[in-house]
Amino acid sequence: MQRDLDIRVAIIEDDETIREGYAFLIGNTTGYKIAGTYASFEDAAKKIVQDDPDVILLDVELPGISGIEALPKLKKLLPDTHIIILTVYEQEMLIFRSLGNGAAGYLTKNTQPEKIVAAIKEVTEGGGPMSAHVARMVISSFKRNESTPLTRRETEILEQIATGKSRKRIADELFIDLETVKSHIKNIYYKLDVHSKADAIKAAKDNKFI
Amino acid sequence: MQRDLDIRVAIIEDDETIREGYAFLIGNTTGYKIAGTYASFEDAAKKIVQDDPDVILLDVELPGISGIEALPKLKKLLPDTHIIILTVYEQEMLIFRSLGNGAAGYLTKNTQPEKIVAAIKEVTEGGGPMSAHVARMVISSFKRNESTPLTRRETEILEQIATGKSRKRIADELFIDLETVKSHIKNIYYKLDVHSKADAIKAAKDNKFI
DNA sequence: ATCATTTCCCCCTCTTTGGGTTAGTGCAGG
DNA sequence: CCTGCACTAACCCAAAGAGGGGGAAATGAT
Repeated sequence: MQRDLDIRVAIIEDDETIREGYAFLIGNTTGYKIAGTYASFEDAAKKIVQDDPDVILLDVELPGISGIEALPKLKKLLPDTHIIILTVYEQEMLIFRSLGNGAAGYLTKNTQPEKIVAAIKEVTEGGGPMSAHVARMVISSFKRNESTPLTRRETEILEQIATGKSRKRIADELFIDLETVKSHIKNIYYKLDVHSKADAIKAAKDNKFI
Repeated sequence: MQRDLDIRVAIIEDDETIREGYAFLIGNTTGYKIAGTYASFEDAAKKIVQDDPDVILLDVELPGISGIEALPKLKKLLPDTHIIILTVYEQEMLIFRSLGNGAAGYLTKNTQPEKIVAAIKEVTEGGGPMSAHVARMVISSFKRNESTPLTRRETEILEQIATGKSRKRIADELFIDLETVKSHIKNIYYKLDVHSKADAIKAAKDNKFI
């Protein structure tokens, strides 16, 4: 058996039963090897660099430094290691913050064992494993609201405003007069029932018009 | 066999060989039924409402109206139908536009047949199937650049600026003086080597500082 | 032919922006 | 201990922009 080619997996999880359960599962699968298991980030910080894992399974609700806070620190210690979040929570905020902080995947703990093992392989091959429901939430975050009250031009102009451009600059880039841009903005404000740039951007983003 | 409980699948794909291949594959899988196959959106538009599919497999590069343009139109015709994009392309722009236009999943054509069948089931259960590489790109789009030249406060203020708020309003909300906000902005502009709000926002977004 | 959209024009006030420069405080690393 | 860095705040200035009031013509789809 080529132990050198095994995928080295580390687990950071405070619940001993779960931690040992995953370790047993992964350690007994051909092609995988447990590089280390830790009950907290503080615990992991001391040894994880020497243990040199290829993939880390990270719980978000850790005692002390949380998994999300630990993410950028782990990435700094091990820049080439892929980190998969493994948690019971499916909250949008948690998911997006995790992915924003450098997670390569996001699985819920009810994921079947064989899928977890597959996910570990997937990240090493450049994939981004996600539980079905998580994937749907991530996709939904891209979705525009198809029933916008704004016309195409209005939407276009509001998008430009959201990039911080001045009305004059928008006018120049769209090859229309400044007065036209002002007219559109007046209509946008009226439709969204707002009276400022910031409120219009917020209203539009909340409703996914832009 | 309970034909009524089968998942009804429609395929919109101009290449006849591929279209019939998928139709054969899906039609011969227990629990699935082909509701209709079409060579173009124009073709589909006439009959797809009567055919009433639960899931549509949609090719992006169709003759005439492209798959991406077809997406919102299909959603309008069949609001409760899940649409999975099936294409050879893995371009970021194509992926994000597809998801933004209402796709529930994005698979590449080299996906194994059994995974395509599984993806069809997944969308009906609220999932968001994606090919591994696509998922990674989607996740990467959330990722912040950890090596930002900006300090925490500067990043925070730049984020506020990106929402369209005025300096005065930012100052009030952060409980600091307007002059302090101005100082931070001057430092942000210097660090990013820009001389305007719009350029700062663009530079920061391009580099994923915000 | 009509309606929504897009375009353009005038008026007005007040706020905001960008730039230059200096400087106090507090905190962490060498 | 001392040097940087981050955060805070202050003063100066001219120019540009934002927001709101009114109206009106051209374009375009269906």
